[in-house]
Amino acid sequence: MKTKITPPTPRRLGDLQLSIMKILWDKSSASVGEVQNALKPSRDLAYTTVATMLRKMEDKGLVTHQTQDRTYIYQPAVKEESVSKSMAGEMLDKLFEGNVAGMVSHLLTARDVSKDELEELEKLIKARKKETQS
Amino acid sequence: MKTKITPPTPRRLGDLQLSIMKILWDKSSASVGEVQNALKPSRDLAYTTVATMLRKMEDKGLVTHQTQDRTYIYQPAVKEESVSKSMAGEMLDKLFEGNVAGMVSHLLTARDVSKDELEELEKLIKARKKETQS
DNA sequence: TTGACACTACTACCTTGTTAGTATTACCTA
DNA sequence: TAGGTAATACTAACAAGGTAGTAGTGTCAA
Repeated sequence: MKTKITPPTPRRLGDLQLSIMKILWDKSSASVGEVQNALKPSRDLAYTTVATMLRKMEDKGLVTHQTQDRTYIYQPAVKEESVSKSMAGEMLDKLFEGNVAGMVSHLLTARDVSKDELEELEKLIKARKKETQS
Repeated sequence: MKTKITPPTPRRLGDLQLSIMKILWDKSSASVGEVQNALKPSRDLAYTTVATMLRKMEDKGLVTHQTQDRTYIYQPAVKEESVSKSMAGEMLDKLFEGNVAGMVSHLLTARDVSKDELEELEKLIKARKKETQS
């Protein structure tokens, strides 16, 4: 029986939820109106829609809020890293059976990757190899 | 009458749908019962559940079927590559703003990547760099 | 012929993510 | 003090994914 206490694994987020989290990570904290504005113009949502979403996200433990002049100021409650890692890792497992090289291979052929990025990648891998030596 | 001509964008698939697609890609074609068995034991679903799912997936253009002795034999209607690419690409954009190096960096720190894999990655990148030269 | 069996069709229901309208509350201003 | 405004609370509704039961239909063996 899993009692579901704020699961350590920040379960899957929807698109809107992720967009909202990004705004909060970026600004550190924001009111409903600020989030609503930050979502424009790619998403032009009703104020109440954003408020509802934030309340639901708070229920799930993704964000918390403080009151300031009876206005809710929301803050992220999970770290960006942990969300990115868990979502990217899930994708990696589901789509490529955990094979990092396979995934990168796909991305490299599907995307235009700049030379700079390629060099950065090389550096990353070299660094990683060195660590693995030990 | 939904004419829904196979959408070019193999929109997002759920977990079960992806598992089923993997089975079909692997076997080329399979009956409901075969899919059901292939899903075990990680997913022990009722026969009708699998049948329903396959029907829904056919509505969406993900699979097609042929009849053989009044048994439906399902086949994938979208290529694995196209699904992987679109899902991985979506993730890359949503989570890392399209920054491949950033994504790989995350994966490298979050995962144990074998030495062999690292070497493979290096090779991939070298090859890619050469192509970009031209 | 009849019953067991396999398979598809239809329907239903739950959950989660989105979207938003209506109601309520509290504060501020004329 | 009445009215407007801004904010939150509640409720509703839809879509999609997932799950499965029941009904209908056809085949085959005894």
